[in-house]
Amino acid sequence: MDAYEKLEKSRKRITESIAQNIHLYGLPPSAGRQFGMMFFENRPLTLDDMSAELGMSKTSMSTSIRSLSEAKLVDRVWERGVRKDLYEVKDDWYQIFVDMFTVKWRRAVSLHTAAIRKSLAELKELKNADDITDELLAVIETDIEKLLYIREYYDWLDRLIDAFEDQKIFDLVPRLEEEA
Amino acid sequence: MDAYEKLEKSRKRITESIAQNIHLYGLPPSAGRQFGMMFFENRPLTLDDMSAELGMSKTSMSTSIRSLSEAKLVDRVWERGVRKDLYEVKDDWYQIFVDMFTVKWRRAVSLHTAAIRKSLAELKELKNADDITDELLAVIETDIEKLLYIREYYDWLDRLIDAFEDQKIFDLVPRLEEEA
DNA sequence: CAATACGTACAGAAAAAACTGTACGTACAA
DNA sequence: TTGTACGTACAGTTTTTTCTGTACGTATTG
Repeated sequence: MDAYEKLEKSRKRITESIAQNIHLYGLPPSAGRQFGMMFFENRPLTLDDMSAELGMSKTSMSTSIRSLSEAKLVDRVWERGVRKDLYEVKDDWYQIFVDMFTVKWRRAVSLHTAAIRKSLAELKELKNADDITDELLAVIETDIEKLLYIREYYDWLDRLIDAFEDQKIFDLVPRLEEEA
Repeated sequence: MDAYEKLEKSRKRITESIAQNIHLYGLPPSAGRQFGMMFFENRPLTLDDMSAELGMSKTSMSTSIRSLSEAKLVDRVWERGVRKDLYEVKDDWYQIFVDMFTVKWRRAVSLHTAAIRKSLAELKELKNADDITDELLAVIETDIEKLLYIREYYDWLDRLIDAFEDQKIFDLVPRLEEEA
């Protein structure tokens, strides 16, 4: 194995590790390979570059680069005289984590909160209907309690997301590691 | 639509909302429905209960309840005289979030860190080999820099996980919401 | 001890997700 | 204006994941 192959092997290990864990960002392994490959390239790449490098169709590259963009793991960059779209990985991995966390959970909180609001309104109305047995009323009130609890939880989660978004998380857990 | 149907509709909305978002916990929608259904039941359920309630096979219930257990969303409980396994949802959603976060990310950090350690060792050895061109040496050193950076990032992530695990996150983002 | 009830391993079926090739719309170039 | 280069929508294919039914091992009951 020559030096170049050894370098490739070293890179491949990291890339595969990313590929196997990128599901935490809601992305498939191939997007992880794409990201990993781009991470080691020291220049912006076109879709054709990626296609050649990974041996996958340009269509796939287009689809997954969009996923990577939406998850804020890569940026589109411009170079004068180049017509093709160019992409490069973001270099601040701390911020990548924060953005991913924010994007994914904010969306979930928003959906859940809307569902809770609707159901809570329905239950409160139902509680005052006049064809309700005592037994059913008890169930309705239990459900309302449950929804109030999870609404409180989602409020906490929303504030947690705020703490990431406005960088307060770095007060609790500073970026700089202790010097040994 | 009678009162009972309205109640069901209200529950269904919440359950579906959970089902559509539980991929954030690495679980399929059906596990979310299972969790949602269990959340509204006010008693521990057997696999047969769940199977009947969701109209799915007992085998599926067995598989997904294990996933829910491993993700620490449900607990197995015991009742004297009952031979079947009984499960109920955990009632502390804050802790559920913290546990999920901890379990999933700790695993990822561990895998990444191991990969980085190996590749870094290889590259450092390669750097000292004597059949290396200057050009290749520069690439190797760039790669080493990159790996040192992401190692630092994973150290931060590990400390972030610690902050969740030992509840320090609740100092930064308190559980109690402000009274309006 | 035999009989029954239970959970789950495993193989195959069904469903969902990822990937590819073609075709098309848009923008820039000549 | 026509021609060319590019990204992506879309339909079909392949791969992966999820779900089911059967069969088996274990534990409890009679």
